[in-house]
Amino acid sequence: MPNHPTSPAAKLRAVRGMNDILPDEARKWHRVESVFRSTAELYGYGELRTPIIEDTALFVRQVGETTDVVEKEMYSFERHGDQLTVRPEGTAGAARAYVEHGVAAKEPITRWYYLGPMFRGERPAKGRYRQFYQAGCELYGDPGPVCDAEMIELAMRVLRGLGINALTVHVNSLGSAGTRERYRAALLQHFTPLAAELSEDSRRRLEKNPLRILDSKDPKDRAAAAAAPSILEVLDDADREHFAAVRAALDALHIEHIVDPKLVRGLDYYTRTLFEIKAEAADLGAQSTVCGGGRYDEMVEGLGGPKTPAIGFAMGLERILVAMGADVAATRPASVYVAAMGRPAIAAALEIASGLRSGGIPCEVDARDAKLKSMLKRADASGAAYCLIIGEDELSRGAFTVKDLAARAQWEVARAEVVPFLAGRAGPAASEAPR
RNA sequence: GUGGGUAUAGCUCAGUCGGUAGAGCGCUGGAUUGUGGUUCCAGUUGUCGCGGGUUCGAUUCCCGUUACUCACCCCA
Repeated sequence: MPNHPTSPAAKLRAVRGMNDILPDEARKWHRVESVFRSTAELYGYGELRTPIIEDTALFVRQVGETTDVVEKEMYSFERHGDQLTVRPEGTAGAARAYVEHGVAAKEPITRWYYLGPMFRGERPAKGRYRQFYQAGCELYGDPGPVCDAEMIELAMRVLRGLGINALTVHVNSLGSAGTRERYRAALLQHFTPLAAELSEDSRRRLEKNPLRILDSKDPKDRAAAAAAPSILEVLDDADREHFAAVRAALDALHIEHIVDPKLVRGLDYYTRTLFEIKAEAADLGAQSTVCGGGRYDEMVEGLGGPKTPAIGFAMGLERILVAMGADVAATRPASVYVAAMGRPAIAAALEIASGLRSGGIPCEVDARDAKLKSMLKRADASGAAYCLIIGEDELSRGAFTVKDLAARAQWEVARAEVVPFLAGRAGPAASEAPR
């Protein structure tokens, strides 16, 4: 494969970190998406669709200027004088829509879900791509703590509904804005004298986001991080009470959870409740976080809306697919394969296929005028339940051959009866054959 | 962005201690003039990722590069 863009023989391929999803694979995606949608609807959420492109300022201000996402991962560009960015995450755009449509004034509580591609220019790895898909929920207007726990339950229900059971829930509280500032100051006080012993990455974090030092994997940072003050000690009474109530609600929902005071997330907008769900699937490697979210009580106001508490999460669909494993049953509707031999038969096949489809029966026509043997082979490979054979004999008799591929049985069916005959067997009601 | 590994047929991969390549799957045809999933036979597919170097000769060794992949960073 020549990879020189200047070479005339250079093959065009998908952009680095962006993947094609072929139909067999897409069927698995449909399953994930439909479980997510129906679960979200079960909790009263409605779908929100926002543009994939937003003003760059939205992300810079909401996600945080010094976060890696904003600093080096965004696909930003200028067009007709506008500074635009292809969305790296979904929460900021949803909050923008919430404010823009004055939703706060129309209803006290709003539940939205979204599903779609996000873009971050990171170095690709397993479970991490430059175009990736997230499904998320956002809830506005309820300060919690009960809805915090319920949101985690929703996410867990989606994952379990997809057969992913080896999961751990990690929770933490970042406190409200004041708390976070106090904690930041405390961490600086703790780490600054130790700067010389820290890893290079962590010395950089000291300036940018000292909270991140806490979950560093570098052994050099471990000791210093372990000795650092815990955010839970810095929480004010209201934060502490809120967090305890979230945990109590999780207990009531029978959701086991691990309190992890070192859990911090890379986006600046979080306040109070923070959570991650990790899947234990071995193939996920370092990308085991399948769902992440938290409360962001200040974003709506920051966008010029009324002070409105909010909480949300996002799940990474690629990672969920990996966690589900290879044996995801991709179901295909039972269908009819129409094999026609000879031009007149092909014309008849076309007509009958059209009739089948009008009757809701999926079918495909093999109009290659190939040998029956070869067409039957294709019929098998296609996963069809029936093969409708039309040749000279059938045309002269006015009756077609209907073959049940699995049972190896076949019948002669009068031309006019073919659609009703198959409707009872391969129609929408009977289309659960796993293939 | 940093470090490691990999790159051979449509797919999965073997191989050449340097003499320009194979298997399985798939696909096509036949055994079966119109009956498939098993079997048997035959056929089909490659600029051995790309560029350069060493060499009489490089798919093989060396360097670079690109892509993929794993770890870090970061995050879903």
